[in-house]
Amino acid sequence: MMARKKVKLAYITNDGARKACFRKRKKGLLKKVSELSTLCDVNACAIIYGPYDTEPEVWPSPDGVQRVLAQFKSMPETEQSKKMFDQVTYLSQRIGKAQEQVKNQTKENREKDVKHVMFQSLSGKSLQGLMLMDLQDLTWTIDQYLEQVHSRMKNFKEALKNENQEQGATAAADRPMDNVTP
Amino acid sequence: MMARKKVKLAYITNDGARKACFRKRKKGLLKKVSELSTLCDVNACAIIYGPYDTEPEVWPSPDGVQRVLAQFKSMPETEQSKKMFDQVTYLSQRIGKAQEQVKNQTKENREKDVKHVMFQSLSGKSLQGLMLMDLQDLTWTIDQYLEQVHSRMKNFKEALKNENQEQGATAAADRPMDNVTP
DNA sequence: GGATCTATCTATAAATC
DNA sequence: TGATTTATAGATAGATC
Repeated sequence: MMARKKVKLAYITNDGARKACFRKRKKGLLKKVSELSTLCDVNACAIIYGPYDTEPEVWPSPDGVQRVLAQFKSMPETEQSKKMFDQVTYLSQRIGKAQEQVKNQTKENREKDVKHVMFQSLSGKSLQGLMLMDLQDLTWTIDQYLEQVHSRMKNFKEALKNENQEQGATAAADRPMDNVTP
Repeated sequence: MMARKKVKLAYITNDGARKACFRKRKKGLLKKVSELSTLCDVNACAIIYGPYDTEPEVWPSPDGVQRVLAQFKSMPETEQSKKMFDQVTYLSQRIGKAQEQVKNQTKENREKDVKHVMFQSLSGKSLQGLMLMDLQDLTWTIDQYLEQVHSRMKNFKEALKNENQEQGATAAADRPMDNVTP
């Protein structure tokens, strides 16, 4: 990362030189983040708070950072239900519980992670940071997942239908089922 | 930021190339952060949770993130349901809802995290945070979940088969299904 | 799909303004 | 000091294994 001379990677004792270096590299870093974001479609933003500036340097812009936040609020909603049957309530509750656990775990982990990061940064004299996040991927994954589920449901339904036809019964899938003990 | 050819700064559509690019640049970015920190005595840390890697890239220490992954993998299993029967459509809807919840929760968590980080940075003298959604973890969770669903379907199928064999075609008629209001 | 290898492009240390 | 210039170290796109 030098020119004219190969600089050894160590604290720059000269105040002026250090500050100059910081300015240049901060700029370079922000550029890199911006490039990564563009090239790989990673929704990112960065904040660099150095000991030399009075206010933090951000990318893409103060507003851009807000825009990142805004994106979170505008995510697609899923549709809704039609008919349902008794036994299923139990299952749905199960599912709900499982998801709840996942939810809580995720939240907890995230909180811990952030605290860790915060602690690290606050324990030093200065600090600098960068924040990246990706929404698109989450959305995509969920969509993929839903597709899979629907596909499986469909297959299952077909299979059931065939099965019942073979046995001469009215389609079980269309009919009631046994009670379930939760 | 190229070699061999001057790449235009735009989204890389080729999946492989984009991934490769991400890997390289992520590495470069982390190195830059590390250098800035050393040269200018800036207390910095970085976490990159990218959609392409199985584990997050961190600097300076991998401990923080590894802990998160460890926690994720030791997530509690949901209990096995016994017998259950369902109306396939209903189940699929419930799943959709559950997923929606997860989505919303995630969104909310993210929002909170980001706000927290932002607030800290804007109000304090120091602050720094970097955060990227980890797709792998979400995928893992979803896979676990899908497995459960699949297993339940299988059980249901088995149960139905037995039922039809034992009771014949008319059996289902005496076990009406209750409608349920979601 | 990742690791390695260049040829090139980019970032930047030092000089200069 | 900060901006500009310049020569060189470093990053990396594309190729290859």
